[in-house]
Amino acid sequence: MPAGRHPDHAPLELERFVPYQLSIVSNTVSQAIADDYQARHDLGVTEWRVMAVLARFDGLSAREVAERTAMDKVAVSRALARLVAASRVRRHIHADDKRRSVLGLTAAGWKIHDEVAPMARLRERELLARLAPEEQVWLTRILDKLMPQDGREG
Amino acid sequence: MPAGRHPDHAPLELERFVPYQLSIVSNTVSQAIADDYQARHDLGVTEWRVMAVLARFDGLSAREVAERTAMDKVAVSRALARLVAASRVRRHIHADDKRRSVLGLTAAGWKIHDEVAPMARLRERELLARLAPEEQVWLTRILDKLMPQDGREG
DNA sequence: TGCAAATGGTTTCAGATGAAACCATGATGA
DNA sequence: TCATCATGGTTTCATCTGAAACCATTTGCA
Repeated sequence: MPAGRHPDHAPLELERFVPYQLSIVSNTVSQAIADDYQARHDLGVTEWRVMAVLARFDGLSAREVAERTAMDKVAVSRALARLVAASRVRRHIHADDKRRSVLGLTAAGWKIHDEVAPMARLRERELLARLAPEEQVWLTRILDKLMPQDGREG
Repeated sequence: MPAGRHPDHAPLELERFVPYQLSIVSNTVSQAIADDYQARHDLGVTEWRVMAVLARFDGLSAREVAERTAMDKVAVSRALARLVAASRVRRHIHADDKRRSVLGLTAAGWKIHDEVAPMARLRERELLARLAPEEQVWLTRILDKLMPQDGREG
């Protein structure tokens, strides 16, 4: 009988438990990427996600940023505060609705984006390079399926 | 004016970026599982991981638990403090090395384990049920490959 | 021996985080 | 017009977390 000392209790094998594996792999790779730009640009994960979204969609409101980053609005608010303070993001007030903000990257923000984005892509390639080509295709397909589709925001 | 695209800046598409997808999927599923046992047993993720490891390997030290759970020793120390306080884990001092602890589940710990483990497995099956059978096989294979190998064996 | 370095584990401090309360503005309806 | 509710966003509070400092014990070695 394999390594279990308590077969009657059917203990979980953590290292073969998919949610655990996902957590480990995710944390390892995210941390590796974050280490790069945190040191170089004093930029947190949440801040980078906000910047990445604003790079694609100029003029979003904070709420829309939250939707697209799967972060909650508190996290977005704080990330924006830091980004605006560092002049990486500009924030106007919406002309027709004074509650909404209108967000976008500044020149400084774009500069950082253009350094970080290729580096992030490189790390992604390094991760995928550990897989055979067909495995890479399957992983992409599988993650697309597992991603929460409609995404109720909070 | 259309919400701006910036092809010259090659912005990252977050929702197709593998590390981001991993993070979302991992957090979603981990949270779903944790919600179950947190409410029912007042048990945190870190505590559950410690219990799962002790269910398989009786008599580990805190350092060994940290290795096997991929948690740092501070987190393990705190999880153990709560588990011991709740009489879910017993802790002796190692006979030949008074620094080491010798850990194991109590009867109460086993009882909780035997309720939580099947539930966790059920959630894992629910996750995998969203995939075709061959995708399930590929995911398992892929995660095994992506898991950081630490050269130790158990 | 004796003393510095290493190790197991805990505590401290400082930053990150989420839930809920909060504030200002905007929409709704009598 | 006013009262009420909804919405965008920020602040507060309590918890969680990791890095580094810390304590006790063990190991290495002159």
